Amino acid sequence: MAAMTMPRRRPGRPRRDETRPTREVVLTAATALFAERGFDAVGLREVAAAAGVDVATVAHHTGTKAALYEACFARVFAVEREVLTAAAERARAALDAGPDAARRALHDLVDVFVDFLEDRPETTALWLRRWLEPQRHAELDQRYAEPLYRLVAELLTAAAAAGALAEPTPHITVRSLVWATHGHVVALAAGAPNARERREFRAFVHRLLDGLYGPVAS
Amino acid sequence: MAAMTMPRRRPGRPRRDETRPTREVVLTAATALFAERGFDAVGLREVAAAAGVDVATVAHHTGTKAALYEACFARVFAVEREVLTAAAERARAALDAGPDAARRALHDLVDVFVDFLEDRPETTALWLRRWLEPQRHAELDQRYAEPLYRLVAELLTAAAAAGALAEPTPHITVRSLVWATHGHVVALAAGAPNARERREFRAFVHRLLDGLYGPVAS
DNA sequence: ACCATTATCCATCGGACGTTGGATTAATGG
DNA sequence: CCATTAATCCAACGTCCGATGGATAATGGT
Repeated sequence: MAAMTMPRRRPGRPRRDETRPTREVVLTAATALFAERGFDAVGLREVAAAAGVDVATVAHHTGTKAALYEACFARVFAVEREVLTAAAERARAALDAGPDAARRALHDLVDVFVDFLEDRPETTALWLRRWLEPQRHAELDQRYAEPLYRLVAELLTAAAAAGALAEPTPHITVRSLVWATHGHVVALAAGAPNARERREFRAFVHRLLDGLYGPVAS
Repeated sequence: MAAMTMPRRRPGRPRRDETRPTREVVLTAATALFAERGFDAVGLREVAAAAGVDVATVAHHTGTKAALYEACFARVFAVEREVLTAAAERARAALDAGPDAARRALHDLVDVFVDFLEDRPETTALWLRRWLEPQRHAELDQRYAEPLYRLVAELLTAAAAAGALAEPTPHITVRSLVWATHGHVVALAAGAPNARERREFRAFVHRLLDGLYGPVAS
């Protein structure tokens, strides 16, 4: 377990506006490990070794193991929210420009989502593992996933009202699409030939949308 | 942790043809726990308590914890293989009856798969957790999942040769469909309103197949 | 210069884990 | 009726885990 090459924080009183680099190193290492092997299979000493610090330092920065886990979610969610809300706002703005433009905007939103997950397999693994633990850490769903789900749900409702959707209850199909995308990313991370798989999955998603919402003029 | 109500095996030399009821009780309890919380989060003492036996009895019947894990897969796979191979053989037999009958048979195969997973959420959870551990217990994939994948892949190749498929490379879409189905089952197990979700997902699958392989005359 | 504050590591605690040796019980085969 | 054999449990071992108390070092504020 090679220590991560990073400017190690030395002991001493920190500057007030410091961004706590050690905490960042710890969170980066912990996110990678939690995504790779899950909550239970990762030990705090392992995280500490990957970050190049002592286990007590991990505790000092993030508290309990559960708090460390949540901090990892909070960090990846910050990026996720930014990317998806921007795309959703773009799509909402396109709703007034007619059904065709609205459908095209929905296509773009899905593409942004697939791009995001393909570029960050860790995020996918993190969420999938979380969803397989319905009981434990369920508050993470409410805090981080639900707002985005609500955002997309409201967007689709508005799109249906604007006549851009043929599907009356898109909720279930959207969730299925999310799962299919996560599965696609997991398969990519498992070592599939990337270029071909990526192209084919993109075609799959587009054909799926065409079938559900009607074809989009390209 | 209430002990499972079952005819407890008493000590003593067993009859030769006995089906080892204690082993069945242990495997049932272990399968439920592994499906619910995963390999690492389940302790052998927990399995033993759920089965109403001592931890040493668990070891006596299944050996190490990894062997117990594999035994759970072997048991659920026995049912899975039987159901899916039967449906696949039916579909293969329909290939000679023309493209329409072949497509209808593929619809039936997918329905059988969705039915199977909806009736056995444990199987879904077991496999999803396994797929999220690419490194550990990878031999379970080769031993139990790969044969079924190969079966379906050969069936689809034959269907494409028979002109029943419009999709030239159905491999990726089938895997996406598998993931979407597993996600659907996970959502059901998490407490969604069952009847409506089941109906809508079935409609989603059928529309997806229609879009990929051309509509099937019903 | 001095003190308060923060970061870091060392050592250790209690507990849970998987595994194993051995004693006990009871059904079978001769 | 007895020796054999399987099934079960008890107790324990060594290891790893998450968490914590305390010592030390270094910085910022005064």
